[in-house]
Amino acid sequence: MAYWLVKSEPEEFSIDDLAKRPGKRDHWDGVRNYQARNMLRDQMRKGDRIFFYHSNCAEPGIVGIAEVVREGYPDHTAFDPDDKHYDPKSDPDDPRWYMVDLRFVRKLSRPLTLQELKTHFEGKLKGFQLLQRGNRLSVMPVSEQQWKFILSLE
DNA sequence: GCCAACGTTGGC
DNA sequence: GCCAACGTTGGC
Repeated sequence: MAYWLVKSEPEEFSIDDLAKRPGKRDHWDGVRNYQARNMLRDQMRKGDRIFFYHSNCAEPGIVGIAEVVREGYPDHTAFDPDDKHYDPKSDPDDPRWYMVDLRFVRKLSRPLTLQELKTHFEGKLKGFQLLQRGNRLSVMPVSEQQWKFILSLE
């Protein structure tokens, strides 16, 4: 089983929104970055665990845990001209963008803020992608050691 | 709202 | 294939 971190702006789609969906699951659409796309399409496996991160908000940080319930398949929002994430260059016969389905597992007992995580950048979280300068990827791998350490902070 | 960082686009 | 211009991300 692998571990991941995904970012979402809580104004757009928060951990609570996921928890409120039927079956507590939804598709993770709208990723329009090739590196992230490759991970969604090729690497994420059913059962993988995911840190749910709130970005671009008052208190950015990890707020909960989700799991992959469906592996990569074409992101249909790219085909819909009325959708915010429409991409005319994505051909239904050769889709450019992919998504997975996630299911809510639980919220953390308290948010682990970016600020707090940063205090471990020189220690246990050395090299953690989320903390690296200029990092903008909305999907990234988390090592087992990083996963366990972060959960131990909770 | 500002702005640094970075990915993408497109002219050449 | 280079690189300037532009758009987006996301912390602050």
